[in-house]
Amino acid sequence: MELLEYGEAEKSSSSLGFMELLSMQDFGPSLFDLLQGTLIPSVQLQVEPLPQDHSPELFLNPPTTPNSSSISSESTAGQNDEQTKEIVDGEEEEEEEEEEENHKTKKLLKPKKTASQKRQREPRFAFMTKSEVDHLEDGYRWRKYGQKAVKNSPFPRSYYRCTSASCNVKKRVERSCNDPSIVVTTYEGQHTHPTPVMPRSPAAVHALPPYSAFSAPDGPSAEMVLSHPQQHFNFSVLLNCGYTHAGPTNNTVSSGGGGGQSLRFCSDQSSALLTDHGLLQDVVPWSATKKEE
DNA sequence: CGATTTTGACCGGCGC
DNA sequence: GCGCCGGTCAAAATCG
Repeated sequence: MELLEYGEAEKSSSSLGFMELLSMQDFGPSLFDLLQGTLIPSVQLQVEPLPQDHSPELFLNPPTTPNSSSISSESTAGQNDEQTKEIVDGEEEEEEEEEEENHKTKKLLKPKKTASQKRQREPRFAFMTKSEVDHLEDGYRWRKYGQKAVKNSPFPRSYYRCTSASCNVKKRVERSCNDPSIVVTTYEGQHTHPTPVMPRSPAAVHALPPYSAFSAPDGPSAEMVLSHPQQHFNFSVLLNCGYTHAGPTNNTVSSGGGGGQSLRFCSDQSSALLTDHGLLQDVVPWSATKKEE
């Protein structure tokens, strides 16, 4: 269960991914133990309101050790907070159908997208992993729908979409230009379904996206900071969410004022937050079925 | 043969 | 208004 050693895990098998790590009841000690015990000496998970064009290296913390990796969370929802419109899961599905129609009609090219209906930004969660493979297995099935060269980076960025019918989770995978061994994976959206496929072998699980543990807080943006100073573990997440969660979840809200509300939590609160928000609901099965690592 | 990947074209947002 | 760039589409190619 190497959080960082995707590459290693890739070869050696027997690894738990983010999902599994995060699928634990919460960000309790176990996770931190895992992290500090065998994995990341220092994990930085941070999301900031970024300009649309943010290169991954912005988050990159050059590993201080071969095994270290950084986790970053990002979001660009802030760029269009006023468009936080009301795309919740249900509506997304409708929109999907609608889009399908558009697709069928070929290139009508989404006339439905008016200024007021600008594409809703899903909460995004990026993390960096050291891996030799670009596309890390995370338990879900993805279909690649695009690849683009990225400015300021010699490495292309790949775009994947969850193959599940009503699930429009996307992810982007790119390599850091600073450190080609680091893969930056950005998840966008939340899976609306349980993990479709259990890895046939432990080796199949290299990275289980942590984003699911940070489902949309109640607000355009949220920041979570989990820290265990005494363990030299610093885990911070900042989520920017372009939509409001279906459920009322403002028990931990503390508007951050300024450009976009930001929620900041400390480690103890974070687990509560995660729990309260049912953030791990979709990974529970993992937890339940979690085998030894 | 269905699912997935590749790849060039297209669109929209944004900065100048 | 124009060009750049990120993101997406969809036909063709490839794979299992």
